[in-house]
Amino acid sequence: MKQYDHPVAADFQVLHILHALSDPFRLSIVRKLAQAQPQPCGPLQAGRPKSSVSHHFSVLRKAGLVRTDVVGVTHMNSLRTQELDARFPGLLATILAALAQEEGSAARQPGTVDA
Amino acid sequence: MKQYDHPVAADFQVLHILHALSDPFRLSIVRKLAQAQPQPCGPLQAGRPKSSVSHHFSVLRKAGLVRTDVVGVTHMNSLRTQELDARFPGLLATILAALAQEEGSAARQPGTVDA
DNA sequence: CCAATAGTTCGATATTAATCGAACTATTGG
DNA sequence: CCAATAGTTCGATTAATATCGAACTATTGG
Repeated sequence: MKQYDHPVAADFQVLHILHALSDPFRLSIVRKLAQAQPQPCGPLQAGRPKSSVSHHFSVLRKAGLVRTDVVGVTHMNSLRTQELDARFPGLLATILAALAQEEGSAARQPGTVDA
Repeated sequence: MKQYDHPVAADFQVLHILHALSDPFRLSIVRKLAQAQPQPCGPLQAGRPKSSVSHHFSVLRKAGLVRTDVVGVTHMNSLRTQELDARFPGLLATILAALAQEEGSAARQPGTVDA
């Protein structure tokens, strides 16, 4: 039952968090986790090879954004919402809100038809 | 009187903003601008060659974080606070608050003496 | 114990981004 | 108009990241 090392909240760094979120794939993982939690890596891999997915999860874990719990044969990922919010109030929520805002305005563009 | 191209607020993208802020030097520029505005590039270059500074300012401009106004022989930089906040409410403020929080807790570490 | 599943680690390659010097541009002061 | 100032642009180098396949590890079901 080997588990992962996760940094404690006191060691979170804004720069690491921003860097972790500066990659489109990692940002999409965080967005999806915000909608359904926890989730194994599988449904989040979006066609990428497992080694790539694993790398990105590792970056997210080291930044303190994601906690991974080994449960049986799958690794369950969740956002470290409470700890993140205690350390940097509103940071994650505001970024997620900005993403939602962006998505909303993109969908409203004329010329972008859905189905 | 050649001025710069700046993206309009509707074109700001969260990913670009996060990417722009994921570099330590650029983050330090933003932090300093938040404290004193506007400022020319000079006092912000922190020993780096001008070409490097120029590159980083260009990234910040393209992400919509910074506006550069050519006034005489200097380029005055400021944060696009209002536009940013209209597009992504609270985003910049929350990130700046997180940085202040981090700085505060670092200063309070035992073992970190100031002068 | 074996096969299957889920993910990690390793090593190599490719892509992206930062760094720096040198030459260039625009503006002002004299 | 000339010299000085403040930045930009260009091109080359280097450093940092992402990507991917292959081999490896841990856990469960049969």
